[in-house]
Amino acid sequence: MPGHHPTRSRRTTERKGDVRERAILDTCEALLAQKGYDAMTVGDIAQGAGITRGALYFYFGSKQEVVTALVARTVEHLWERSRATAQTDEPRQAIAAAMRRTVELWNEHGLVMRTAIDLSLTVPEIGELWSRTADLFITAITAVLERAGIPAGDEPEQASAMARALCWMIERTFYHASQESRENLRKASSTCEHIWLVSAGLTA
Amino acid sequence: MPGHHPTRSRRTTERKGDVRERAILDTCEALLAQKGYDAMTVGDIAQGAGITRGALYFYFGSKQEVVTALVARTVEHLWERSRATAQTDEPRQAIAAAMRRTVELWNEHGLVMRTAIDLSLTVPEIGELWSRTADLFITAITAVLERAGIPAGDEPEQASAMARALCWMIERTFYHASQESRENLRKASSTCEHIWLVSAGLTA
DNA sequence: GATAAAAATCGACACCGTGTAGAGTTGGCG
DNA sequence: CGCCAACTCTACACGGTGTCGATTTTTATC
Repeated sequence: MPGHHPTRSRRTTERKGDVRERAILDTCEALLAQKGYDAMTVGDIAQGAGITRGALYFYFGSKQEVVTALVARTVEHLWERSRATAQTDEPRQAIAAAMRRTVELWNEHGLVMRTAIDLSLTVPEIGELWSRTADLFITAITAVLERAGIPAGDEPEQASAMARALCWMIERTFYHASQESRENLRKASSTCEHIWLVSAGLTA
Repeated sequence: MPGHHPTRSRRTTERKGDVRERAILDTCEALLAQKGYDAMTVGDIAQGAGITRGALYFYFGSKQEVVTALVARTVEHLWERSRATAQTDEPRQAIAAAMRRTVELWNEHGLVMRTAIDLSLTVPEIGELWSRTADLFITAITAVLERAGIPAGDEPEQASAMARALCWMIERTFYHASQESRENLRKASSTCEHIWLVSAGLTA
């Protein structure tokens, strides 16, 4: 496995391989949308990227590695976006902003996010990636809950545990809604927002 | 594909095939626990059931059909249990009872339920089965919410939509917790119950 | 308990997808 | 020019799936 180890620092000119790698990932994403993970073969990806199977295996060690890289690329984007979001002190605003951002995320990357969730069990690498992403969300939700007056702590009725449950609610609800339509996604978002507000004691 | 069509009505003596079929399903469940869906081969199942691959294909047309049958068997059990549960009028009691039952379900059948969820996307048959099961839960939750005073309807802050979100919250939370420990399952259940209560406006 | 139909079993085979090996090509740089 | 690394390809071995036809066992019926 030569091609790996993305020592892609300190290089101005883009290697041919970098282009190929991106093409592979893009094709993989497209095929994922068309046929789904199982039906998509390595040959399909290679063909879509304009190379042979053999060449693909120069870049990635396996089909799983390809999709792991795709998930990593997307998840990285999520993290950036998360960091870049302005933090509000007022819980109501914070919740509204978070839900707005989440809708955007799922609109843009719903497919890859769903794939990541589906493969979390099978591919440990992806599971790790996704669990880290979830933790980010859970931490953020916890902070909002605490600011709204929910006691901190891990016990069932305290902020951390509630945040975890709310995170899974949002994940699953968006997972399903994003398969249907943008309109459903919007509605689902409203519902989640409402439950989050109520859970934070901001019912008025 | 001769062996199918379970015209198993009106028959006293149990066919040999019925025993085999059960053995196959049992083995499948055991292997699912040991190695997971992907790693489990048709050969493994056959061997575990004491027959050859060829014989197994007499009973089931594919690996997917085997696990679909397993899911169907389990889900049927869930439905029975659902029907058998006494209905309470008092929302608080109803919620507590429902969560207690859900913990039992996941303790007993967590593995197959997780498998069903994982394969819902890939295997349409299983997706259908699980979606019907979820609908059962959603309907039940909706009823409780309405009895607690939440307005009926499909809009984001009305009972039906909230029930759907709460169902996904419970599903996902239990999905994760049931992989860890019974203790976690219990705690997760408490958290979900609390959020359900608050969402129903039963916060006092 | 003989018999014929149905049920069940088996071994061999064809197919397809994965991943590996090794040989060959290209391009930049001393 | 000649080297080295990046890149690409064809060919192959392996393993799992699902199919087929021949064969044996079970079951129902007389």
